Amino acid sequence: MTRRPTLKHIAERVGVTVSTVSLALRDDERISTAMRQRVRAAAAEVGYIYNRHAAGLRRGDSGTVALCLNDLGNPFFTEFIAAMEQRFRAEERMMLFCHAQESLSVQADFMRRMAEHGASGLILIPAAGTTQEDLHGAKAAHLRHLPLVLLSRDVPGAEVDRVINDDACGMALVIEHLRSLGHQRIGWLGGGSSTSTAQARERAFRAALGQAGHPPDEAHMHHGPTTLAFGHQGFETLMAQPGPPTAVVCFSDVIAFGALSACHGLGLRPGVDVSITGFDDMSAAAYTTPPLTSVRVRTDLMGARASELLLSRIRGEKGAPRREMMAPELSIRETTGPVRKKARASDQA
Amino acid sequence: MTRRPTLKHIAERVGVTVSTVSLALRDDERISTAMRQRVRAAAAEVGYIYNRHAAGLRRGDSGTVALCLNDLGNPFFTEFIAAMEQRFRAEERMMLFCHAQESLSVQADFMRRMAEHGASGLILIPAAGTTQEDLHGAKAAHLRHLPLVLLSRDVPGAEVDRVINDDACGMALVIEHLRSLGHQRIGWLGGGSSTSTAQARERAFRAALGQAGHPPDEAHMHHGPTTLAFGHQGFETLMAQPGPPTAVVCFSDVIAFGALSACHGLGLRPGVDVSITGFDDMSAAAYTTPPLTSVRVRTDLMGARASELLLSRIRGEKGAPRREMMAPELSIRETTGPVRKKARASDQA
DNA sequence: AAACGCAATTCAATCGATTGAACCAATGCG
DNA sequence: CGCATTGGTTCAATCGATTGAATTGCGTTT
Repeated sequence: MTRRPTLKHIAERVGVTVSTVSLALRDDERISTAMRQRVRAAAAEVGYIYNRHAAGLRRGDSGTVALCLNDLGNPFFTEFIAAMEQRFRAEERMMLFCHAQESLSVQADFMRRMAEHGASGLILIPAAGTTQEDLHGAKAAHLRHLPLVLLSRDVPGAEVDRVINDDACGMALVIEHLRSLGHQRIGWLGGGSSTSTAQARERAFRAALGQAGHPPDEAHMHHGPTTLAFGHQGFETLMAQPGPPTAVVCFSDVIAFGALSACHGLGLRPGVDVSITGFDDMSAAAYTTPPLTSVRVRTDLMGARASELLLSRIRGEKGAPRREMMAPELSIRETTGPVRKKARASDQA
Repeated sequence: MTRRPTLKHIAERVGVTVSTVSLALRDDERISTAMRQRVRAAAAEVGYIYNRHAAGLRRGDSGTVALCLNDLGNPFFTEFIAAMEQRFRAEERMMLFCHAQESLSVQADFMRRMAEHGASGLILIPAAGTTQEDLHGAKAAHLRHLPLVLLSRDVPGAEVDRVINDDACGMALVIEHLRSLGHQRIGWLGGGSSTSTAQARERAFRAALGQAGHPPDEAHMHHGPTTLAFGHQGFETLMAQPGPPTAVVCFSDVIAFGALSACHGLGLRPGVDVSITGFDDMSAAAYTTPPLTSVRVRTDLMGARASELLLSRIRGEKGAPRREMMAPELSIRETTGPVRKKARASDQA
């Protein structure tokens, strides 16, 4: 455990200068092949460890790309990662994550740190409550030097590139589907107002119902965190209302999973006695009992697009911030079905 | 977008030297309070960004801690993160992740990179197939300078600290439970041999069955990847056997979720017609239909312990590598029940 | 008034890799 | 043989922050 070896150690061993060693290790064609091999061998012998601080200081860029997200426990968000990683790996860039857990201060710390580090760019799924001040304000001066792309969630008024899902469109598909099945008393479950996603989906929900002439009953609107527990408890609460909804639209799949479990607990058959819809269509949605009708959000395409956008900015591309909306599709499975006029729960056995 | 400001810019603005600025920004008590404020103000004015490369070069340590894991899509692994993050945050250390996706080369790249970066320590959930060579071999010389703790999965023969679940114990609990319900034909689903976890659980499964005098029928052992899709398809395969098992032990919860969905698809009632068990007891296990009997792995305790262990090594604690086993518990829910002697599937409706 | 103590600030070396320019030798060409 | 070329290596400055030692200024003590 001596001090870690440096170029100098290699240089002494080989009998050349550090310049030669530096160039050799990076396969600069100015150095003869024979020398490159000798240097490599010596480097291996002494157990050389490249010092990124030194290199980064001299060169300025660390070549890494950062991703900040907020809910690693929700597989929906981790779905974004795969597509992006692949793309960045192809560019020899390492991707580093931060799990901010919806904490603005953790998020801010991370962004600052990445700037201090000379990261090449940053993809941000902003924490709930992120404002444009957080991105452009005086305390965010470091972001002026750091290409930034928002993913999945929007920050109103922010002047940055962003790739988001067209939630209004997705929600319209859901409502259209439910109405075609005859549903009129439609409940809402989940989503506070803290993320752009929650706001957009709820706004679209209200709009679509209003347009159809059956604005939602406020007693059937139940807000809460994106957790299985809330989905479960929230569904029970909704169904305990007098004149309960015949269909429940969940803000996200995670909530729908919780709702589904509660539904079975109440002895109701999803898709028969009550319809339930999710949103995100994460892979688990196809494996619930019964499989969940949900809105397919193209995390793969969105991740890929965000990567491209960031890379183009890193390459120095100028121009006004882009706002890309991805169109979702409806995955109709078995938790939705025609309205039943009859009573529930007690009509079997 | 000019060149980013440095201490020198601040120094010139305030009319002092960079030394003063450096000390002032770090609240060194050698600098007067008045000066500290002037420096801070100037730093804010010019939009100063701390240069970690420069600082790291001089100081040697970057203060970060790295975590490498392999399946972000499986919420089980993300459960480890919360406990650890909290602990490191308390020590003012930032934690950086890598998603290696079971790729040994990505994992190796990351570890090397973190070493090059002067990370203080590394927690590794080793990729399937990681050998002690990967940790101690010649190509891993950089790891000699980097405190390392293995989490969740073991690497046989490796001389490092590790915190793992007592899978043998957990599996024994499962078998004991199933046998007490009268099951004898017990099937196995999932887990190749590529991780220590898979090996340990399967070995314990075989041992426990053997001890009870009913060694497993090899036709009821079905191996495959830890995905919902495999769990689904694999369960169907198992049940299609002549004389199918009355209980299916799944390598992990994710597989059990898939199995559960297939089970319903076949018209079988989990916990009544067939028993199904998971392993990990991630939070979603309580919300399946019906709720899943599983082995509770204490990811919270394990994460916390791994953090402590790593921090103590970072502090310079010497001593032989520790091997800590965490005891699991059995969460009995509703997917397990007494054996049914009668036929299945067709005895309702 | 000289000497001393103390606080505040500055000096100057340092961390290790990078890179354009300079240098040197051997070869090619006229 | 002299001069230019080119391939291979070295020179030396540089990136920006850190820090132990040295210095400065100023009030206090004797």
